Amino acid sequence: MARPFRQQVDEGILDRAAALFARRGFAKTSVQDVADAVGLSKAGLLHHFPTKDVLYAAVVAQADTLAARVLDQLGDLPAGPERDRRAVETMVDVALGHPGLVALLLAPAIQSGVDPAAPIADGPLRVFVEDPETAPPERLVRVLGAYAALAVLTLAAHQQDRTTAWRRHIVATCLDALGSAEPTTATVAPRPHPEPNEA
Amino acid sequence: MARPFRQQVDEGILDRAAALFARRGFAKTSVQDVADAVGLSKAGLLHHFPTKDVLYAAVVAQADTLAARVLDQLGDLPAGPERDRRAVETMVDVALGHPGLVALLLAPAIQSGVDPAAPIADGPLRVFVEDPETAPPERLVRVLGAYAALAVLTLAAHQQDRTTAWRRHIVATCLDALGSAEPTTATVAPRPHPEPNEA
DNA sequence: TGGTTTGCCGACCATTCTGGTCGGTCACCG
DNA sequence: CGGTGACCGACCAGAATGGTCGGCAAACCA
Repeated sequence: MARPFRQQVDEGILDRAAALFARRGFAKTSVQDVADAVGLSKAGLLHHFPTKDVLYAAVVAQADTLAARVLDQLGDLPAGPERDRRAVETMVDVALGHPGLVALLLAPAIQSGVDPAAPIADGPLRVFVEDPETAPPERLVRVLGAYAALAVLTLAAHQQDRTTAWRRHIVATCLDALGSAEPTTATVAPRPHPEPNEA
Repeated sequence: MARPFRQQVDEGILDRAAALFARRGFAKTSVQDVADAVGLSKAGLLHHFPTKDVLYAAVVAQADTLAARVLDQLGDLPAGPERDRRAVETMVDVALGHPGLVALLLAPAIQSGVDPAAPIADGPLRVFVEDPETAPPERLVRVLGAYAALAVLTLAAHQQDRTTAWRRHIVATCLDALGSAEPTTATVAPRPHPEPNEA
Protein backbone atom coordinates (compact mmCIF):
# COMPACT_ATOMS: atom_id res chain seq x y z
CA MET A 1 0.00 0.00 0.00
CA ALA A 2 0.90 3.62 0.10
CA ARG A 3 2.23 3.09 -3.36
CA PRO A 4 -0.89 3.22 -5.52
CA PHE A 5 0.59 5.98 -7.62
CA ARG A 6 3.70 4.10 -8.52
CA GLN A 7 1.64 1.08 -9.42
CA GLN A 8 -0.62 3.13 -11.63
CA VAL A 9 2.29 4.57 -13.54
CA ASP A 10 3.80 1.15 -13.95
CA GLU A 11 0.59 -0.25 -15.34
CA GLY A 12 0.44 2.46 -17.92
CA ILE A 13 3.96 1.62 -18.92
CA LEU A 14 3.20 -2.07 -19.09
CA ASP A 15 0.27 -1.67 -21.42
CA ARG A 16 2.06 0.58 -23.84
CA ALA A 17 5.11 -1.62 -23.80
CA ALA A 18 2.90 -4.62 -24.44
CA ALA A 19 1.43 -2.94 -27.50
CA LEU A 20 4.90 -2.40 -28.90
CA PHE A 21 6.07 -5.91 -28.09
CA ALA A 22 2.94 -7.30 -29.68
CA ARG A 23 3.51 -5.56 -33.02
CA ARG A 24 7.25 -5.71 -33.32
CA GLY A 25 8.36 -8.52 -31.10
CA PHE A 26 10.86 -8.34 -28.30
CA ALA A 27 14.01 -7.99 -30.34
CA LYS A 28 12.69 -5.21 -32.55
CA THR A 29 11.36 -3.13 -29.68
CA SER A 30 14.06 -0.98 -28.14
CA VAL A 31 13.99 0.41 -24.66
CA GLN A 32 14.07 3.83 -26.25
CA ASP A 33 10.89 3.00 -28.17
CA VAL A 34 9.06 2.13 -24.99
CA ALA A 35 10.42 5.17 -23.24
CA ASP A 36 9.19 7.41 -26.03
CA ALA A 37 5.80 5.73 -25.99
CA VAL A 38 5.32 6.41 -22.30
CA GLY A 39 6.89 9.85 -22.32
CA LEU A 40 9.99 9.10 -20.30
CA SER A 41 13.67 9.17 -21.04
CA LYS A 42 15.41 5.86 -21.43
CA ALA A 43 17.11 6.31 -18.08
CA GLY A 44 13.82 7.25 -16.52
CA LEU A 45 12.16 4.12 -17.79
CA LEU A 46 15.07 1.96 -16.66
CA HIS A 47 14.51 3.45 -13.24
CA HIS A 48 11.13 1.70 -13.12
CA PHE A 49 12.31 -1.55 -14.68
CA PRO A 50 16.04 -2.03 -14.32
CA THR A 51 16.39 -4.11 -17.46
CA LYS A 52 14.66 -4.73 -20.75
CA ASP A 53 14.19 -8.35 -19.81
CA VAL A 54 12.69 -7.44 -16.47
CA LEU A 55 10.30 -5.10 -18.23
CA TYR A 56 9.32 -7.81 -20.65
CA ALA A 57 8.83 -10.32 -17.88
CA ALA A 58 6.59 -7.87 -16.05
CA VAL A 59 4.60 -7.31 -19.21
CA VAL A 60 4.13 -11.01 -19.79
CA ALA A 61 3.17 -11.58 -16.17
CA GLN A 62 0.56 -8.86 -16.34
CA ALA A 63 -0.81 -10.29 -19.56
CA ASP A 64 -1.05 -13.72 -18.03
CA THR A 65 -2.91 -12.29 -15.08
CA LEU A 66 -5.38 -10.74 -17.45
CA ALA A 67 -5.82 -14.00 -19.33
CA ALA A 68 -6.42 -15.84 -16.10
CA ARG A 69 -9.02 -13.28 -15.09
CA VAL A 70 -10.91 -13.81 -18.35
CA LEU A 71 -10.74 -17.57 -18.11
CA ASP A 72 -11.92 -17.34 -14.54
CA GLN A 73 -14.80 -15.04 -15.28
CA LEU A 74 -15.90 -17.36 -18.03
CA GLY A 75 -16.16 -20.22 -15.62
CA ASP A 76 -17.20 -23.47 -17.22
CA LEU A 77 -19.99 -22.26 -19.39
CA PRO A 78 -20.76 -25.00 -21.89
CA ALA A 79 -19.61 -24.32 -25.42
CA GLY A 80 -22.24 -22.69 -27.58
CA PRO A 81 -23.54 -19.32 -28.73
CA GLU A 82 -24.18 -18.21 -25.19
CA ARG A 83 -20.62 -18.88 -24.14
CA ASP A 84 -19.37 -17.18 -27.28
CA ARG A 85 -21.38 -14.08 -26.47
CA ARG A 86 -20.18 -13.90 -22.90
CA ALA A 87 -16.62 -14.60 -23.90
CA VAL A 88 -16.55 -11.88 -26.51
CA GLU A 89 -18.12 -9.41 -24.16
CA THR A 90 -15.72 -9.94 -21.29
CA MET A 91 -12.75 -10.03 -23.62
CA VAL A 92 -13.76 -6.75 -25.19
CA ASP A 93 -14.23 -5.20 -21.79
CA VAL A 94 -10.84 -6.32 -20.64
CA ALA A 95 -9.25 -5.27 -23.90
CA LEU A 96 -10.77 -1.81 -23.78
CA GLY A 97 -8.98 -1.30 -20.50
CA HIS A 98 -5.69 -2.85 -21.55
CA PRO A 99 -5.54 -3.01 -25.32
CA GLY A 100 -1.81 -3.49 -25.49
CA LEU A 101 -1.72 -6.42 -23.12
CA VAL A 102 -4.57 -8.15 -24.90
CA ALA A 103 -2.87 -7.52 -28.22
CA LEU A 104 0.22 -9.21 -26.84
CA LEU A 105 -1.87 -12.11 -25.63
CA LEU A 106 -3.43 -12.53 -29.02
CA ALA A 107 -0.29 -11.88 -31.02
CA PRO A 108 0.94 -15.45 -31.29
CA ALA A 109 -2.43 -16.65 -32.49
CA ILE A 110 -2.95 -13.80 -34.90
CA GLN A 111 0.40 -13.59 -36.60
CA SER A 112 0.80 -17.31 -36.28
CA GLY A 113 4.16 -17.62 -37.85
CA VAL A 114 4.50 -14.39 -39.78
CA ASP A 115 7.70 -14.35 -37.93
CA PRO A 116 8.34 -17.00 -35.35
CA ALA A 117 8.56 -14.70 -32.37
CA ALA A 118 5.52 -15.89 -30.50
CA PRO A 119 5.76 -14.23 -27.10
CA ILE A 120 3.21 -16.26 -25.18
CA ALA A 121 1.52 -19.62 -25.52
CA ASP A 122 -1.37 -19.96 -27.94
CA GLY A 123 -3.78 -20.72 -25.16
CA PRO A 124 -6.18 -17.97 -26.23
CA LEU A 125 -7.53 -20.20 -28.95
CA ARG A 126 -8.89 -22.54 -26.34
CA VAL A 127 -11.41 -19.96 -25.27
CA PHE A 128 -13.37 -20.64 -28.40
CA VAL A 129 -12.25 -24.03 -29.67
CA GLU A 130 -11.71 -27.04 -27.49
CA ASP A 131 -9.18 -28.74 -29.73
CA PRO A 132 -7.66 -26.80 -32.62
CA GLU A 133 -6.80 -30.08 -34.33
CA THR A 134 -10.31 -31.46 -34.61
CA ALA A 135 -12.23 -28.21 -34.86
CA PRO A 136 -13.82 -27.49 -38.23
CA PRO A 137 -11.68 -25.13 -40.31
CA GLU A 138 -14.43 -22.56 -40.56
CA ARG A 139 -14.55 -22.23 -36.81
CA LEU A 140 -10.81 -21.68 -36.70
CA VAL A 141 -10.93 -19.07 -39.40
CA ARG A 142 -13.72 -17.25 -37.67
CA VAL A 143 -12.07 -17.28 -34.28
CA LEU A 144 -8.89 -15.95 -35.80
CA GLY A 145 -10.79 -13.27 -37.64
CA ALA A 146 -12.68 -12.26 -34.53
CA TYR A 147 -9.44 -12.02 -32.59
CA ALA A 148 -7.88 -9.86 -35.24
CA ALA A 149 -10.83 -7.52 -35.20
CA LEU A 150 -10.90 -7.47 -31.42
CA ALA A 151 -7.24 -6.59 -31.10
CA VAL A 152 -7.24 -3.93 -33.77
CA LEU A 153 -10.51 -2.32 -32.76
CA THR A 154 -9.82 -2.08 -29.06
CA LEU A 155 -6.42 -0.61 -29.76
CA ALA A 156 -7.91 1.94 -32.12
CA ALA A 157 -10.74 2.77 -29.74
CA HIS A 158 -8.42 3.27 -26.84
CA GLN A 159 -6.09 5.41 -28.83
CA GLN A 160 -8.92 7.67 -29.99
CA ASP A 161 -10.83 7.92 -26.73
CA ARG A 162 -13.81 6.10 -28.13
CA THR A 163 -13.81 3.21 -25.71
CA THR A 164 -17.32 3.69 -24.38
CA ALA A 165 -18.77 4.88 -27.65
CA TRP A 166 -17.48 1.96 -29.65
CA ARG A 167 -17.90 -0.85 -27.18
CA ARG A 168 -21.21 -2.16 -28.43
CA HIS A 169 -20.10 -1.94 -32.05
CA ILE A 170 -16.92 -3.79 -31.36
CA VAL A 171 -18.80 -6.51 -29.57
CA ALA A 172 -21.28 -6.78 -32.42
CA THR A 173 -18.54 -6.91 -35.02
CA CYS A 174 -16.59 -9.63 -33.25
CA LEU A 175 -19.72 -11.63 -32.59
CA ASP A 176 -20.77 -11.46 -36.20
CA ALA A 177 -17.31 -12.43 -37.32
CA LEU A 178 -17.48 -15.38 -34.97
CA GLY A 179 -20.73 -16.39 -36.58
CA SER A 180 -22.55 -17.14 -33.35
CA ALA A 181 -25.01 -14.43 -34.18
CA GLU A 182 -28.05 -16.41 -35.08
CA PRO A 183 -30.68 -18.08 -32.96
CA THR A 184 -29.83 -19.54 -29.60
CA THR A 185 -29.22 -23.28 -29.59
CA ALA A 186 -28.75 -23.45 -33.31
CA THR A 187 -28.36 -26.79 -34.98
CA VAL A 188 -24.64 -26.53 -35.18
CA ALA A 189 -24.44 -28.77 -38.19
CA PRO A 190 -21.31 -27.66 -39.99
CA ARG A 191 -22.07 -28.06 -43.65
CA PRO A 192 -20.33 -31.08 -45.15
CA HIS A 193 -17.07 -30.07 -46.68
CA PRO A 194 -16.69 -30.26 -50.42
CA GLU A 195 -12.91 -30.25 -50.14
CA PRO A 196 -11.23 -32.37 -47.48
CA ASN A 197 -7.95 -30.59 -47.74
CA GLU A 198 -6.36 -31.55 -44.51
CA ALA A 199 -2.82 -31.96 -43.35
CA MET B 1 11.03 -9.87 -71.89
CA ALA B 2 12.81 -13.17 -71.72
CA ARG B 3 13.02 -12.46 -68.04
CA PRO B 4 9.81 -13.89 -66.63
CA PHE B 5 11.82 -15.83 -64.11
CA ARG B 6 13.50 -12.78 -62.71
CA GLN B 7 10.18 -11.05 -62.45
CA GLN B 8 8.67 -13.98 -60.63
CA VAL B 9 11.46 -14.02 -58.09
CA ASP B 10 11.18 -10.31 -57.61
CA GLU B 11 7.46 -10.53 -56.97
CA GLY B 12 8.01 -13.12 -54.31
CA ILE B 13 10.53 -10.84 -52.69
CA LEU B 14 8.19 -7.89 -52.88
CA ASP B 15 5.35 -9.64 -51.16
CA ARG B 16 7.42 -10.97 -48.31
CA ALA B 17 9.11 -7.64 -47.87
CA ALA B 18 5.73 -5.97 -47.84
CA ALA B 19 4.58 -8.25 -45.04
CA LEU B 20 7.56 -7.25 -42.96
CA PHE B 21 7.20 -3.56 -43.70
CA ALA B 22 3.53 -3.78 -42.82
CA ARG B 23 4.13 -5.22 -39.36
CA ARG B 24 7.27 -3.44 -38.35
CA GLY B 25 7.43 -0.34 -40.46
CA PHE B 26 10.26 0.75 -42.70
CA ALA B 27 12.76 1.73 -40.03
CA LYS B 28 12.38 -1.43 -38.00
CA THR B 29 12.73 -3.76 -40.96
CA SER B 30 16.34 -4.39 -41.83
CA VAL B 31 17.61 -5.54 -45.18
CA GLN B 32 18.85 -8.62 -43.40
CA ASP B 33 15.33 -9.38 -42.20
CA VAL B 34 13.98 -9.29 -45.71
CA ALA B 35 16.88 -11.33 -46.99
CA ASP B 36 16.23 -14.00 -44.38
CA ALA B 37 12.53 -14.01 -45.17
CA VAL B 38 13.15 -14.69 -48.85
CA GLY B 39 16.05 -17.06 -48.34
CA LEU B 40 18.81 -14.90 -49.73
CA SER B 41 21.92 -13.39 -48.29
CA LYS B 42 21.90 -9.69 -47.72
CA ALA B 43 24.25 -9.18 -50.63
CA GLY B 44 22.11 -11.42 -52.78
CA LEU B 45 19.02 -9.39 -52.02
CA LEU B 46 20.82 -6.13 -52.69
CA HIS B 47 21.69 -7.58 -56.04
CA HIS B 48 18.00 -7.53 -56.92
CA PHE B 49 17.27 -4.14 -55.37
CA PRO B 50 20.38 -2.03 -55.03
CA THR B 51 19.13 -0.13 -52.00
CA LYS B 52 16.71 -0.48 -49.15
CA ASP B 53 14.86 2.58 -50.36
CA VAL B 54 14.63 1.23 -53.87
CA LEU B 55 13.23 -1.99 -52.49
CA TYR B 56 10.68 -0.11 -50.44
CA ALA B 57 9.71 2.04 -53.39
CA ALA B 58 9.19 -1.06 -55.49
CA VAL B 59 7.06 -2.58 -52.77
CA VAL B 60 4.91 0.50 -52.49
CA ALA B 61 4.55 0.75 -56.24
CA GLN B 62 3.43 -2.85 -56.45
CA ALA B 63 0.95 -2.32 -53.64
CA ASP B 64 -0.46 0.71 -55.37
CA THR B 65 -0.85 -1.27 -58.56
CA LEU B 66 -2.82 -3.85 -56.63
CA ALA B 67 -5.02 -1.20 -55.07
CA ALA B 68 -5.71 0.32 -58.44
CA ARG B 69 -6.65 -3.07 -59.80
CA VAL B 70 -9.17 -3.59 -57.03
CA LEU B 71 -10.66 -0.14 -57.43
CA ASP B 72 -10.86 -0.70 -61.13
CA GLN B 73 -12.50 -4.07 -60.87
CA LEU B 74 -15.05 -2.61 -58.53
CA GLY B 75 -16.05 -0.04 -61.07
CA ASP B 76 -18.73 2.32 -59.90
CA LEU B 77 -21.04 -0.12 -58.25
CA PRO B 78 -23.44 1.85 -56.10
CA ALA B 79 -22.88 1.59 -52.39
CA GLY B 80 -24.89 -1.13 -50.73
CA PRO B 81 -24.76 -4.77 -49.72
CA GLU B 82 -24.08 -5.90 -53.25
CA ARG B 83 -21.06 -3.65 -53.57
CA ASP B 84 -19.86 -4.78 -50.17
CA ARG B 85 -20.05 -8.39 -51.22
CA ARG B 86 -18.22 -7.83 -54.46
CA ALA B 87 -15.62 -5.67 -52.78
CA VAL B 88 -14.87 -8.20 -50.08
CA GLU B 89 -14.67 -10.99 -52.60
CA THR B 90 -12.24 -9.30 -54.91
CA MET B 91 -10.15 -8.02 -52.03
CA VAL B 92 -9.91 -11.47 -50.55
CA ASP B 93 -8.93 -12.91 -53.90
CA VAL B 94 -6.23 -10.34 -54.40
CA ALA B 95 -5.05 -10.73 -50.83
CA LEU B 96 -4.82 -14.49 -51.09
CA GLY B 97 -2.37 -14.02 -53.91
CA HIS B 98 -0.38 -11.22 -52.31
CA PRO B 99 -1.11 -11.18 -48.59
CA GLY B 100 1.90 -9.11 -47.70
CA LEU B 101 1.18 -6.35 -50.13
CA VAL B 102 -2.44 -6.14 -49.05
CA ALA B 103 -1.36 -6.08 -45.43
CA LEU B 104 0.88 -3.15 -46.25
CA LEU B 105 -1.98 -1.42 -48.01
CA LEU B 106 -4.23 -1.90 -45.01
CA ALA B 107 -1.59 -1.17 -42.40
CA PRO B 108 -2.17 2.56 -42.05
CA ALA B 109 -5.87 2.07 -41.61
CA ILE B 110 -5.53 -0.84 -39.23
CA GLN B 111 -2.86 0.38 -36.88
CA SER B 112 -4.10 3.93 -37.29
CA GLY B 113 -1.65 5.58 -35.02
CA VAL B 114 -0.28 2.73 -32.97
CA ASP B 115 2.90 4.22 -34.12
CA PRO B 116 2.80 7.02 -36.62
CA ALA B 117 4.65 5.26 -39.38
CA ALA B 118 1.86 5.03 -41.90
CA PRO B 119 3.47 3.75 -45.07
CA ILE B 120 0.73 4.55 -47.58
CA ALA B 121 -2.31 6.79 -47.78
CA ASP B 122 -5.45 5.72 -46.00
CA GLY B 123 -7.34 5.45 -49.26
CA PRO B 124 -8.44 1.88 -48.55
CA LEU B 125 -11.17 3.13 -46.25
CA ARG B 126 -12.88 4.75 -49.19
CA VAL B 127 -13.71 1.39 -50.64
CA PHE B 128 -16.37 0.96 -48.00
CA VAL B 129 -17.16 4.42 -46.71
CA GLU B 130 -17.55 7.47 -48.84
CA ASP B 131 -16.56 9.99 -46.23
CA PRO B 132 -14.96 8.80 -42.99
CA GLU B 133 -16.03 12.02 -41.31
CA THR B 134 -19.74 11.71 -41.84
CA ALA B 135 -20.05 7.92 -41.83
CA PRO B 136 -21.80 6.42 -38.80
CA PRO B 137 -19.32 5.13 -36.22
CA GLU B 138 -20.63 1.61 -36.41
CA ARG B 139 -19.82 1.46 -40.08
CA LEU B 140 -16.30 2.62 -39.40
CA VAL B 141 -15.78 0.12 -36.67
CA ARG B 142 -17.07 -2.69 -38.84
CA VAL B 143 -14.94 -1.74 -41.82
CA LEU B 144 -11.88 -1.59 -39.65
CA GLY B 145 -12.71 -4.93 -38.09
CA ALA B 146 -13.29 -6.52 -41.46
CA TYR B 147 -9.97 -5.20 -42.69
CA ALA B 148 -8.18 -6.57 -39.69
CA ALA B 149 -9.71 -9.97 -40.20
CA LEU B 150 -8.98 -9.86 -43.91
CA ALA B 151 -5.33 -9.00 -43.45
CA VAL B 152 -4.70 -11.52 -40.71
CA LEU B 153 -6.64 -14.35 -42.28
CA THR B 154 -5.17 -14.09 -45.75
CA LEU B 155 -1.69 -13.93 -44.30
CA ALA B 156 -2.35 -17.00 -42.18
CA ALA B 157 -3.97 -18.88 -45.04
CA HIS B 158 -1.14 -18.14 -47.40
CA GLN B 159 1.44 -19.14 -44.88
CA GLN B 160 -0.28 -22.46 -44.18
CA ASP B 161 -1.15 -23.39 -47.76
CA ARG B 162 -4.85 -23.17 -47.10
CA THR B 163 -5.64 -20.44 -49.60
CA THR B 164 -8.21 -22.39 -51.57
CA ALA B 165 -9.61 -24.26 -48.61
CA TRP B 166 -10.18 -21.13 -46.53
CA ARG B 167 -11.28 -18.69 -49.17
CA ARG B 168 -15.01 -19.07 -48.67
CA HIS B 169 -14.68 -18.94 -44.88
CA ILE B 170 -12.58 -15.83 -45.02
CA VAL B 171 -15.08 -14.14 -47.27
CA ALA B 172 -17.91 -15.15 -45.00
CA THR B 173 -16.11 -13.93 -41.91
CA CYS B 174 -15.28 -10.55 -43.38
CA LEU B 175 -18.75 -10.13 -44.76
CA ASP B 176 -20.31 -10.93 -41.41
CA ALA B 177 -17.96 -8.55 -39.69
CA LEU B 178 -18.97 -5.89 -42.17
CA GLY B 179 -22.59 -6.54 -41.36
CA SER B 180 -23.75 -6.93 -44.93
CA ALA B 181 -24.15 -10.56 -44.19
CA GLU B 182 -26.94 -12.36 -45.83
CA PRO B 183 -27.00 -14.07 -49.22
CA THR B 184 -28.08 -12.34 -52.39
CA THR B 185 -31.10 -10.19 -51.78
CA ALA B 186 -31.99 -11.63 -48.43
CA THR B 187 -34.54 -9.92 -46.27
CA VAL B 188 -32.66 -10.91 -43.17
CA ALA B 189 -32.18 -7.48 -41.78
CA PRO B 190 -29.43 -7.07 -39.20
CA ARG B 191 -31.31 -8.47 -36.29
CA PRO B 192 -31.75 -5.93 -33.50
CA HIS B 193 -29.44 -6.48 -30.62
CA PRO B 194 -31.08 -7.47 -27.37
CA GLU B 195 -29.93 -5.44 -24.44
CA PRO B 196 -26.31 -6.29 -23.88
CA ASN B 197 -26.22 -7.13 -20.24
CA GLU B 198 -23.21 -6.18 -18.26
CA ALA B 199 -20.74 -8.76 -17.05
C1' DT C 1 14.96 24.25 8.99
C1' DG C 2 17.87 20.69 6.97
C1' DG C 3 18.57 15.99 5.57
C1' DT C 4 16.97 12.20 2.97
C1' DT C 5 14.50 9.81 -0.34
C1' DT C 6 12.29 9.52 -4.94
C1' DG C 7 11.54 10.20 -9.81
C1' DC C 8 13.75 11.51 -13.50
C1' DC C 9 17.29 13.21 -16.76
C1' DG C 10 21.76 14.13 -19.90
C1' DA C 11 25.94 12.28 -21.03
C1' DC C 12 28.50 8.51 -21.67
C1' DC C 13 30.32 3.63 -22.91
C1' DA C 14 31.08 -0.95 -25.04
C1' DT C 15 28.90 -3.83 -28.02
C1' DT C 16 25.89 -4.97 -31.67
C1' DC C 17 23.49 -3.92 -35.81
C1' DT C 18 22.92 -1.34 -39.94
C1' DG C 19 23.12 -0.29 -45.02
C1' DG C 20 26.16 -0.82 -48.45
C1' DT C 21 30.62 -2.26 -51.07
C1' DC C 22 33.93 -5.44 -53.08
C1' DG C 23 35.97 -9.34 -54.83
C1' DG C 24 35.05 -13.84 -55.83
C1' DT C 25 32.58 -18.43 -57.08
C1' DC C 26 29.54 -21.12 -59.73
C1' DA C 27 26.27 -22.27 -63.40
C1' DC C 28 24.89 -21.33 -67.74
C1' DC C 29 25.26 -19.69 -72.82
C1' DG C 30 27.19 -18.57 -77.10
C1' DC D 1 36.55 -20.56 -74.59
C1' DG D 2 35.09 -16.00 -72.81
C1' DG D 3 31.15 -13.70 -71.06
C1' DT D 4 27.19 -12.78 -68.13
C1' DG D 5 24.17 -12.92 -64.40
C1' DA D 6 22.83 -14.74 -59.81
C1' DC D 7 24.58 -15.18 -55.63
C1' DC D 8 27.72 -15.27 -51.57
C1' DG D 9 31.36 -14.21 -47.51
C1' DA D 10 34.00 -10.75 -45.67
C1' DC D 11 34.39 -6.31 -44.67
C1' DC D 12 33.65 -1.23 -43.31
C1' DA D 13 32.07 3.18 -41.21
C1' DG D 14 28.55 4.92 -38.87
C1' DA D 15 24.27 4.41 -36.23
C1' DA D 16 21.59 2.23 -32.72
C1' DT D 17 21.43 -0.65 -28.66
C1' DG D 18 21.22 -1.91 -23.54
C1' DG D 19 22.89 -0.23 -19.59
C1' DT D 20 25.63 2.87 -16.09
C1' DC D 21 26.66 7.05 -13.55
C1' DG D 22 26.48 11.50 -11.51
C1' DG D 23 23.39 15.04 -10.78
C1' DC D 24 19.12 17.77 -9.97
C1' DA D 25 14.70 19.24 -8.34
C1' DA D 26 10.78 18.22 -5.82
C1' DA D 27 8.48 15.75 -2.15
C1' DC D 28 8.81 13.88 2.37
C1' DC D 29 10.13 13.89 7.20
C1' DA D 30 12.27 15.60 11.32
